[in-house]
Amino acid sequence: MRITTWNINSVRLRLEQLARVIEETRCDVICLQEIKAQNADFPADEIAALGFPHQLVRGFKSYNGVAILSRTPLEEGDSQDWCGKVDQRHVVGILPGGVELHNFYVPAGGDIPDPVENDKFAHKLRFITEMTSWFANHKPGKQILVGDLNIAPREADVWSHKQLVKAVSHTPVEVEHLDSLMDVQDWVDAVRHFIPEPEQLYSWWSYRNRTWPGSDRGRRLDHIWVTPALKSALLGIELLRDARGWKQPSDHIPVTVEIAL
DNA sequence: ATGGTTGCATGGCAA
Repeated sequence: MRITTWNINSVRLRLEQLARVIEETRCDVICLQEIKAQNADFPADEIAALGFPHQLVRGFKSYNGVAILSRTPLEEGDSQDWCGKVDQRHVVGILPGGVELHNFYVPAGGDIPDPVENDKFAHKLRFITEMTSWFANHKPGKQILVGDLNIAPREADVWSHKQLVKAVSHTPVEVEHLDSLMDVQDWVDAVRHFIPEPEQLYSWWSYRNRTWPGSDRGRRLDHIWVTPALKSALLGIELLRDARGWKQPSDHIPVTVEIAL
């Protein structure tokens, strides 16, 4: 099975690019973040026509919103609200064999990396802490966690560790929070399992840098993790880097895992 | 140090 995660940054605006992602990744399941549409406005029929009639959609007006799209039937799992907000940042699908697929859109956290000065940064840290507590009490065995986690944890996950160490997405306090979340289930970073450091890897390039791909100032914000019970099932990983250079691109690229389920 | 772009929705806000 091939599972793709992609922050699409508006599903309505990028249906053509979604079709191309499906074609080029040859995925069976695709997890989207930032669909930026309410359920009533979600292009369900168009996506069904692309071969993905089975859809778990948690939409939201203007912002956020996540979805899991599948070629084959899947049930919704225990999708959660976080930090007391109904802002649609999590959806769970149950794959064949009872494997839980968690799709997350973690808050970006604003510009100032200080939880006292910046409520958005406090929300981001609290969100990761709540995830950690929740997964500490939820260990069914075979789980996959994907999504835009909005944190690039390792030095080789950013274009310049030195220049970004005080930038939201790469600060030590965010990395500590993410490491605690990883430790609670001994999650395996599937991307780094196949492409270890020190190879530089990115999944996001800001729209504000128009020189892509020349300067290559990227960050690896999009992740695929599996629990130890699935580590031996991992078959491969692909980052569709070319997608950042398409016409009217998302600022994120799709990341795909192939796994024997 | 600053400003740079995009999407939603139509004024700023969020990223």
